Amino acid sequence: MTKSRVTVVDIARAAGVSKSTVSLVLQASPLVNEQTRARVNAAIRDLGYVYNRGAANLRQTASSKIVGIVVNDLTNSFFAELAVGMDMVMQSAGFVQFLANTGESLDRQREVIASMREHGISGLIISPARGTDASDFKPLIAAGVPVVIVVRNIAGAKVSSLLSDNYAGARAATEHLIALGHRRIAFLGGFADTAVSADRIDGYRDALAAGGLAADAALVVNSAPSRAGGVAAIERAMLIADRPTAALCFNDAVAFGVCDGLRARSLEPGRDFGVVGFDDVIEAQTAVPALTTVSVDPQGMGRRAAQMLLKQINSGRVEAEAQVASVRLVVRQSCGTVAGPWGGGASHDTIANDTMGTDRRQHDRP
Amino acid sequence: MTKSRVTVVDIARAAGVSKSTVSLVLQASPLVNEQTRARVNAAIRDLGYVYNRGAANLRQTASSKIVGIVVNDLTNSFFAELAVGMDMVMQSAGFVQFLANTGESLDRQREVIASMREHGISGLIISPARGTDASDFKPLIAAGVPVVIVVRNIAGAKVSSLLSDNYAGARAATEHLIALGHRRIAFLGGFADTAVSADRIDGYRDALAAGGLAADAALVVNSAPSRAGGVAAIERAMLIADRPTAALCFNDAVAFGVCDGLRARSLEPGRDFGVVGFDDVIEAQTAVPALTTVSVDPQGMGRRAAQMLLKQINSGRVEAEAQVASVRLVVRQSCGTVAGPWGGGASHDTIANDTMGTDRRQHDRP
DNA sequence: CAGGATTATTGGATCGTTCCAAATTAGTCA
DNA sequence: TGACTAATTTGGAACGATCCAATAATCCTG
Repeated sequence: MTKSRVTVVDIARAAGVSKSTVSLVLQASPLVNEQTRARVNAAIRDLGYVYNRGAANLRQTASSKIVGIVVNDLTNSFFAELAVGMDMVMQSAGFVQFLANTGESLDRQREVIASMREHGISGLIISPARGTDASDFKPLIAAGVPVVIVVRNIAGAKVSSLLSDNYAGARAATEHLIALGHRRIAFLGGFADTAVSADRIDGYRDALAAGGLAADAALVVNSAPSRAGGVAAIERAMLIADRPTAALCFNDAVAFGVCDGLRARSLEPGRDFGVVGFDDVIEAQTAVPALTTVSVDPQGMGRRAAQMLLKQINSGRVEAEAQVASVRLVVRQSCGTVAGPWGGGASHDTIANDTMGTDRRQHDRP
Repeated sequence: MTKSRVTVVDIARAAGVSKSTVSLVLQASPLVNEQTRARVNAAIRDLGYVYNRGAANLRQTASSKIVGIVVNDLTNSFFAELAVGMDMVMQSAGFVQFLANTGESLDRQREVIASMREHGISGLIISPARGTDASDFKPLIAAGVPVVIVVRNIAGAKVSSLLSDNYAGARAATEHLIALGHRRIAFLGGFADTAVSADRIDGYRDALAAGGLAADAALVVNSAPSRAGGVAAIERAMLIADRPTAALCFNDAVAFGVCDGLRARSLEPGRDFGVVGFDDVIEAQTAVPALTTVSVDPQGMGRRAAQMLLKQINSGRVEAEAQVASVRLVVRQSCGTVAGPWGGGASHDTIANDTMGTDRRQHDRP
């Protein structure tokens, strides 16, 4: 039971130097003599000293080595992987991260951001909850705290952002389904009022138009962006008179739900119905049938967002920068085929795994 | 661009009081006059003051309102949900959490714990990486930082722990499979050198013995505790001469992988082969077939671990307490049936959903 | 060996908050 | 009014590390 903590002064006393010298050793300054350094380090070990960053951060020149990360739903693999990607680069950079889950609650989001600020974060990465307003970031900006918005765009926010190319991905996926011969293609899941959903639906609609197919509003079915939402969405979609034969899903979670719902109706995804996801979550590769999906590489996106933030923190300048991560369609076994003018007609998809990109609009990263 | 941050002194000046009074207002002390309080609060709002916890924490009486959470694999839904559960109660308690992923690396674990200590965490919840030694917690204990170990036990560690009743869960699941008429039951996935795995295998073996079945070492197949590992495990299991007709899987991720692997061989899980998982991850309910599994309620476990930690932090006493969370078998559609002396013989499981528990050894929580 | 240049070391003062003892003001009662 | 509470308010001295300016020790070099 050590009562009071060990401080630089204790170390100084033990090593027979001044606290200033100890401080220099702590910062690995080249100014200090090797023998002195050794003596100090020995004392540090012996006394079990732990550096107190809180004290160091008091001097306003210092940066806290803490960043905040705010996501809406950590139980969604997409965000979990995003967080893991960020964790990787943050850890290697010697930063430690506050992570908070908002569950789409604006109140929680406000609270955690306030709390993080009190703890002196030197940067924030956030996937904003639905309904977040650009003005919510004003105080952060005013305080000079760099912010990177990921995944969901907030119009008018004067901060950096890293979004995936939702339009291109949805368009490529839809074009792929059309090329396979599908004519009735649904868009399942997601909420229409989010920018992400809007972009994906735009891509989907434009692909239909380009393929000479009419857009049927009934084929766009909203639902929660979760597995359960997918089950619900496919159920409603199958009630339509002229049933779809394939669907582009809002995300992989929805796609898995759609597969579940299809099986519940004794339809085999990939054979009887084409299913394409969005995100390329880890399970997409191993699921049966392996999910054709638009690969967003959440972990890579997390890493990239972290790098963007670190760059701003280190440069000391808060310059908003908008990056769009390109996506690629990964063709696996779930897309289905329809016999027809173009269609191959084989009952199982034979296109090689993990082929082929589409799109490389900007900022391509190998 | 506010250059220097706003401090209590600025507030004091603006409100025409002393910094001490401002401090009292910040702590909602009843000592201060209502009008003064209002004036101070107005100044706080006007100047956009943010409380600096780092400074407050300097005084050694204060507690930092920060806890550390260390998990091995956030991409595993089990841990993601665990973290979400912890996040819930920590957020409500006004705490903010460092979250770090170790990916089973002992080095990373050491690093992040050290880093968290430097930032002054007032408690730590950890699901230790494989190979963690009890002595790794010595410094924390010496410093009086409460620690709660979750999920995986570390023999000899003098800290609190919250484990699930792996033995009872595995035993109940195995007994259920036996009752359905299965005679060749495999145990798939997980590494034999972990305590969790060992406990579950013990429960499995004892259930077999109690059911008069011989334990066949070949039926226990190790693999990574992941979806991919499950695919690999079932593949190896199907090579055994006298094939199993059902399997208890190390966790749900493995169970899903097993389902994938079965489908790849054109076997339908639940009908042609019984699959039981462990954890009861969210997807277990919605998957098709819905997964029969031992419900550990990861989110609930996270909440409970957080409560244990908070209790210790608030009481100021670091008293190790070992809790075992009871588990219950949730029977869904994946367990399969075998025609036989007991077996019902129906090709689809007909037992009601989400029934019934087994076991209530201790600390039962409704 | 004086004087200058290096190389090492070191007292404070400082960061933003809390807390204690002491001071100020207001209120009560004889 | 003066003494005596009770209610408010307030200077400083911490807390633990950093950093600047200044000092001390060492090494050259003519």
